[in-house]
Amino acid sequence: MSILLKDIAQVTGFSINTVSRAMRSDPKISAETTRLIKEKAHEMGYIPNSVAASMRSNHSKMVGIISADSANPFFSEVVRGIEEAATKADYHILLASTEESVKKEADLVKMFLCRKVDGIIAMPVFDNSSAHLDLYRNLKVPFIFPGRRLEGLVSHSILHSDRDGQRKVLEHLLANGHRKILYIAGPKKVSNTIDRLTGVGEAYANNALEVDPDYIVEASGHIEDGYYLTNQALNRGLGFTAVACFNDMLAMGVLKSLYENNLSVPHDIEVFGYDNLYMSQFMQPSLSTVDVPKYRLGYVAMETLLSHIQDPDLEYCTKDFPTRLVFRETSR
Amino acid sequence: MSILLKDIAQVTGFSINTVSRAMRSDPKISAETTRLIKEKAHEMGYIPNSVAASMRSNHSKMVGIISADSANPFFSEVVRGIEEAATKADYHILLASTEESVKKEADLVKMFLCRKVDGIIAMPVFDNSSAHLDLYRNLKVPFIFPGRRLEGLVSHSILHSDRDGQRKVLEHLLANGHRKILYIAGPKKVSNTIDRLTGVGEAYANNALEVDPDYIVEASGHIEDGYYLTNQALNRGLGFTAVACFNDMLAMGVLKSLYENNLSVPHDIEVFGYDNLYMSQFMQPSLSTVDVPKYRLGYVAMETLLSHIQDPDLEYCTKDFPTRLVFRETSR
DNA sequence: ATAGGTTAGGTTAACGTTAATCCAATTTTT
DNA sequence: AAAAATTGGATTAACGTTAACCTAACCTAT
Repeated sequence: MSILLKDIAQVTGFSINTVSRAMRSDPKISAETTRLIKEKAHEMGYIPNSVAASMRSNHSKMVGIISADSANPFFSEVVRGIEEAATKADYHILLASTEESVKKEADLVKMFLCRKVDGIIAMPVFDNSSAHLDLYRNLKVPFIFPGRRLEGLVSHSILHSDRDGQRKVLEHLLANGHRKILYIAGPKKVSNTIDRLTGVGEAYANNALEVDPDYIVEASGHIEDGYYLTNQALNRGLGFTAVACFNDMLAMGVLKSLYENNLSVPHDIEVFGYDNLYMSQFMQPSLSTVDVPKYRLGYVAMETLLSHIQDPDLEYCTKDFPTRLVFRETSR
Repeated sequence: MSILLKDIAQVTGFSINTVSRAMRSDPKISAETTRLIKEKAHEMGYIPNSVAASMRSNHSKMVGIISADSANPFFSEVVRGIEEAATKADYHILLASTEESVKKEADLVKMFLCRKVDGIIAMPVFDNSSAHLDLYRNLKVPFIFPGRRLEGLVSHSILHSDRDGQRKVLEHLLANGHRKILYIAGPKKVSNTIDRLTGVGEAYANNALEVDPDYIVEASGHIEDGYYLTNQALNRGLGFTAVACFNDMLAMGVLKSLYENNLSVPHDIEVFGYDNLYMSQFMQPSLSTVDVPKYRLGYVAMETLLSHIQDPDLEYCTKDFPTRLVFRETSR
């Protein structure tokens, strides 16, 4: 029914193999022949069958992407970077989100393997069970973790100094005299939560202070959590004078709650997010936050992955991007 | 190197074909044999090769998704619906965004065809050139357009009464006495822009009023446009008392600009978005908007697509979901 | 002039799975 | 009890492409 290499071979008089090579611009085929074949192929409306190609050649030019949370624009930005680097190298992307479910993550890895991807880029759930780690340890294709890490596989990560970034936020707040700082942490099943929490601890320690567990609350990382947890903290009468959040989405919810409770930001309460989403500058008031090079993270992740696909013996080596505090209207 | 059906056949003593069928739970194979084979397969760490399966069976259990704008959570919601319906039917998704580029859209369709997807769900750019329409007209796999339409192919669309929704917004504003309403339209290359603009016209006509082109401005649909275009309108001294936007992201930018210009919402100026993004209720002030059943749109799109994959002779038939005005703090 | 290399292409055999056929044994129907 | 249907499985070929190997003609260096 549809046009095959065979048909082009018949029409042009070349062998099916020559046609195949011409279509792939193999230098073994003369420029003139290649031009002629490609022209005819186009004319006949040939659509290459990548499935058959993958089957024979044992590579698919596809990379599986395991994103974490489709509701957070953070990941869209990372994926944009991944996609751009992929397109540039003539690779394509198989994209899906785990919504932070370990099971879904495992299913996705398996699915990608079935589909014969050439590599995997994942933002994995921070689950250090051996079952989960084995999922990656046993992987026969290259893999990279942008923005996240997994115990024992850090060399596969491209990070962004989470600990540092969060420490700087808390140090700023402590330097501004705050002593009652509400910290809305992310879910424990995300490595960034752990690392940022460590940063929080460091900041207190550097100021010879102790962390008061009452002021650390855990969230799933979605916008509504910021809202409800702030309301809750207010109702508990915590009396905080600053809020630092695990991410910008949470901070957006926090701002909403504070406004509704007639608290002025940053006058009564300073607020910090984390991620520097594009939209954060348009929040009301515009959000102070920690910049994370999202797009670059994705771009470099894909570049790195591609280099490992090209040379399977290449050593893995953790990369770490610096963070930067962004001061806007929610801080003083 | 890796385990194949052949290996399982050897170990269990069954033919390779029997193993293949057992793995697919073919009823021709006895329950006991199936159980035995599957158990052995699992034990041996068998990973099915979907590429080989697709090649032979001529279907991939994969559907290509062409999303439009990765920066807008609207599409993430639609895709979530698509994905959930797909997972339920044991289908997988190949996802990519056009960022509203016709060329990228065409490339994606071709890529999906090469990869032998069983169907395509696209949010196409509204380009009515015959080249673009032919892209779909010549398609040999089923395709559905959720939330958008293309000239001559409306039967493939699952819509949400754009015209109606936008008319209701403008009628509400006109009923509230507004006569100078700034309308921030979307890009012309999106069918929703056209349809919502029609709705705007209808509302004015129903009130025996004329549309003043000075009050209609065009945007790309991103958050910053709302901000800059509002500033610009203010600087032009337009003197509007309400703003209706093509989408919620624009409205977010609008709110920011109005706040910075010391205009009180909704007291001085009423604002309406469109889409009812999840985050819109957390904007400051919370955004009045038009609800669009995003998740459902995606879910139904996939269900519909699957029914067309199952029965290629099934007639296409436009679906249309009703819209609903959502009144929050930016309206009176 | 001849060995060796290069150029441009042809031949053949996979890649791992599933569809199409076929078959023997058992069960059911008449 | 014979015919027909069903069950459970085996055999064989094919899906469309690319890799590996081969070859004939021409070129180059010694």
